[in-house]
Amino acid sequence: MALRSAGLNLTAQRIAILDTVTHRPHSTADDIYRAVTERLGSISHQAVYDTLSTLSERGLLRRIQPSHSPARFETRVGDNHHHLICRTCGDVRDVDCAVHHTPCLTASDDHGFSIDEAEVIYWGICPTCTAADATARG
Amino acid sequence: MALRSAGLNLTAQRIAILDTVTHRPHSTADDIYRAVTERLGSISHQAVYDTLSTLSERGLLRRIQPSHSPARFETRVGDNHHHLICRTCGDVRDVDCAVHHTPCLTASDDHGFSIDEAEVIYWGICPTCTAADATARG
DNA sequence: AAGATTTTCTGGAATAGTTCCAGATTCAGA
DNA sequence: TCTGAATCTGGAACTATTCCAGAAAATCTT
Repeated sequence: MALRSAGLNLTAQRIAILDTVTHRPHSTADDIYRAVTERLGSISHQAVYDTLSTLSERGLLRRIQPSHSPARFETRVGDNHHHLICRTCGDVRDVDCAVHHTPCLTASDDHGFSIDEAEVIYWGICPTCTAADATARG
Repeated sequence: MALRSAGLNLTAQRIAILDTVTHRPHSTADDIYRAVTERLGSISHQAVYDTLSTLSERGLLRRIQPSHSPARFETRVGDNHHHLICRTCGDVRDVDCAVHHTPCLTASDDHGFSIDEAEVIYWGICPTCTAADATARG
């Protein structure tokens, strides 16, 4: 199991958190807190935050931090995918790299930086919200 | 003047803020507050935040919100440039689009969204911090 | 099973950045 | 000069997150 190979002890909390994020990608810490509480009976906020940090550090989770949103987590790590977020409902979708093979890690001018990540977020309005808006306007 | 053509009254505060951001791109609200205070004698935090919001809404400023950083503002709007940020010192540089002509607005799969912005941030370590780190390690 | 270590717990305080309030005042433009 | 826009003061509120510190519990090792 992933936790084991990352050198982490197996605890009910870690398993539940990892599993929750696997089934509900792009969850916030609070989403996770609620899901795990339901599943285990209870968990502390600190345990959730601690675990999310640990799992992110060890590379089992990827943390994404969209503007005006709490951090979100996903288990799809190691590839170069990006995100598409609805400005209205906040829905997050995965998007594969537009130009393929980690192209986004290549800036046109790197200013001498050693770049380790390209964070790409597409912002727009999802079809559902577009439809709802059209309906509301009559 | 830009303020005028955006239909905004000319006030000393707005002029000073716009001017400050022009000369110091990627300023935070607090940077701006301090610079304008020095320039005008005083300004309120609220006026700074109000003005930054107004100018951003009217398209005179672009707001960027890097993770773990307060919002930053710049007057370079309307083009499709991105940002390169040093993880160590927080230095922000402009980067032209890697693939040219607003390519970044094109996701490989738009999921039916109407995309209006592609936010691209390259993360890395700047040459100065790399050098400093090498020196510190001896 | 015991011991050592890791993890989680409670619960409260603190933080940063920003927004909101509400009423008074000042200012720009017509 | 008038009107509405903009700004002011000053304090409270907010969200997401981190930090604290010691106690308790669970996990892994032997």
